[in-house]
Amino acid sequence: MDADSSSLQSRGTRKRRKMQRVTMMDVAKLAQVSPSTVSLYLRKPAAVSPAAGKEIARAISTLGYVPNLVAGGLAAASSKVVSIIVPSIRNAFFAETVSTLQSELAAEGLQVLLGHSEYGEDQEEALVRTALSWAPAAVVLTGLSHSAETLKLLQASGVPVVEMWELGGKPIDMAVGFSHPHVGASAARHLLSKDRRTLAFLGARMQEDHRAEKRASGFSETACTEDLVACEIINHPGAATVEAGSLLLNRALQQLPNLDGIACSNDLIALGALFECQRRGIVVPDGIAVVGFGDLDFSASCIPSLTTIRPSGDLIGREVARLILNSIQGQHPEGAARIIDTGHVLIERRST
Amino acid sequence: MDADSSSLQSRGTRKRRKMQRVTMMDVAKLAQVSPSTVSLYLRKPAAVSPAAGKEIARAISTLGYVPNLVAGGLAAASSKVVSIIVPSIRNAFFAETVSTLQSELAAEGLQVLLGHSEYGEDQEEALVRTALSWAPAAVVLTGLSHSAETLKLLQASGVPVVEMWELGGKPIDMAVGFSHPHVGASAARHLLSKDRRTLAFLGARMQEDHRAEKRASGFSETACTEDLVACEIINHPGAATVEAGSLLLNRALQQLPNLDGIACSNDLIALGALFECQRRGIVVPDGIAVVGFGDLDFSASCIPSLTTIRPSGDLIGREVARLILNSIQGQHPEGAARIIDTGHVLIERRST
DNA sequence: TGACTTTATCATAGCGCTACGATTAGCCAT
DNA sequence: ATGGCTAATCGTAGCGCTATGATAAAGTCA
Repeated sequence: MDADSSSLQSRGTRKRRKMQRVTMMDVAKLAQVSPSTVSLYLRKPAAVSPAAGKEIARAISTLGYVPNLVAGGLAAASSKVVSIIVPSIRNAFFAETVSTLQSELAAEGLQVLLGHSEYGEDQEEALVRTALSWAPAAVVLTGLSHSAETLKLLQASGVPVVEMWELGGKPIDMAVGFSHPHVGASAARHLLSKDRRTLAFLGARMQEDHRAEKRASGFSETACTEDLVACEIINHPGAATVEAGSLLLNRALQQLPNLDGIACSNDLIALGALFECQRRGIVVPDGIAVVGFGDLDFSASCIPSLTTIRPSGDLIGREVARLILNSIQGQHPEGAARIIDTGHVLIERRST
Repeated sequence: MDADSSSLQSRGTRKRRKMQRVTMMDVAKLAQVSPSTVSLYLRKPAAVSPAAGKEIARAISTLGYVPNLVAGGLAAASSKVVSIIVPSIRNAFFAETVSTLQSELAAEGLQVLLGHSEYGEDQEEALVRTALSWAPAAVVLTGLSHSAETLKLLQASGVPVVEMWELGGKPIDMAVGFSHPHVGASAARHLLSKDRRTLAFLGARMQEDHRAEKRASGFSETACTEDLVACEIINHPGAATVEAGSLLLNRALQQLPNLDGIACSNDLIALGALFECQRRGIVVPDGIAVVGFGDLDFSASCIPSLTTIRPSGDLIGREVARLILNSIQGQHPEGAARIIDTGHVLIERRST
């Protein structure tokens, strides 16, 4: 029999590898209070006496205690994590929203668990599944189209859900965004007001990006007035890049040699179109007027400066954060308050 | 006394709100095996008999069981989470790396916990602190400069750490990146080889962005050859944007009217400079040659196409993922294998 | 003064899972 | 048969914390 190795333990029962992490217990011992008081202090400092609080704070700092949120999450049956799922984080739109959201949530002690679905519903479903494994405080999704299974999972979980960047359908729980058809309509109206009658909508990846596709259909519906000469929707199967913009403009000109106005589903595409016009010697806006979408970094500074529609990814991020924070604090919004329209603004510049 | 409310409980002892979540126990019961077998099946399916495995799989799907990673993380003393801290996710460089990293890690069942420090060491420290609260499988930081406390925290935690996007100092644990002074040097050599002798380096936010600052100093050191006429480093305190590029070029021309070559700390700045040249009627590269950094989306398509240095955020992401995966599988790299130089490539286009 | 609040603190039962060691079944060599 | 192996399965003690109700101490009021 093992003579001394088990002397500390009453019997030779198996023992787990004891982490040598500083625990709340250690803090409690040093501060001469019970663990519950430490826990209470950490969650609502006002509820413990100033004397005890000071003692605990000292103990925490001398021991370098870092609370274990995993244990806390398990005990509280909900973790301080918000899971955000976007199609792509490389996309400047979503990068902006995620960035804002992260800042706002971090200020309230919430972490962001990030996933990107690459515009695939199956991928999204897998991400939602793992997200729920973390018992998150909330889940943020992009858009209103999700697989049936995703809906089921989320509904069953009872976790607050915010769908962002799209409005116009029935959200699972809450939604923050704007109407994409309306964006397309605004672009069309603007071009029509500039007396353009041979129009094209240049989009990328519209087989997967339903929101871009909705902007396109909103565009063509509104463009169809009596004296319209032509209106084409042209799609690039790959990602929305500057290069795609050049290609798309070329294709548009093949189909419509008299093209005089284009709307793009993304400012990157618009920039590519602008470059292609420059290469071909087409003057913007005299020859072709260009409307973009996104109001990205460069849109105000390019030549000519780009007329574009700003969706305000920033504002969306802030509103999503607000809804989440309210939900967590037990003030889950009801009825119409669960849907927030952040609208869009057309910013007229030199390209139209 | 409460007559019937406690009838189900043996005595009036306090009871916790029982989550009605489907647990591993439920699966075990339905599959007629013990919980340990279910756990084993989930972690290494090969270790249980095919018959039992099939039974368990069926139970999981009929119950819609979703494992609770929080509980798992607590029991295993390490969660399936990798914490990534970047200065800014709006920055296309980091967006690319994070995106790749997320994909690679997700493939191995790891989640990404994201934070951004806004180039602040204190913010970074706070993020590291929360990150460690999750007992992450690994922590990824940007750059090699961190607060003393951050270092202490990380060292004490024993968690694998990867520092990315910079090389040239002593990493905490592992590092993937490249030398920023070398990037600056490459740009300088390239401009010198094009017979440019009045040079400027245009950078943004260099008081905080140490890596940009290192590119600048690498540039000016290498540029200082005998027949150099002048070399200025010009900084814009705000973010690296296209507009900043225009402003910076103007300031450069004020200081050096005969300017004939510029290197920019970011392609966005280079694009702004390009636009400003166009506005002023300066022909690129005849009047001024322009070198960028980043090889962003638009760099190949703008007019003229931009000579730039590609750091490959993609490759960095992949290598970081590889190091992390190895570490987790117990093959923590040793010695030189802990530092990976992803290098940089100068891509010559029409702007030089 | 004693009954009743209020406030501060405490003791402890889980949260759902993994890891450890124990146990059992199945198989072969003696 | 018996013993010695492996392979498959099981039982259960924690992981570190929070929530719950209990308890003790300090006020409050009739």
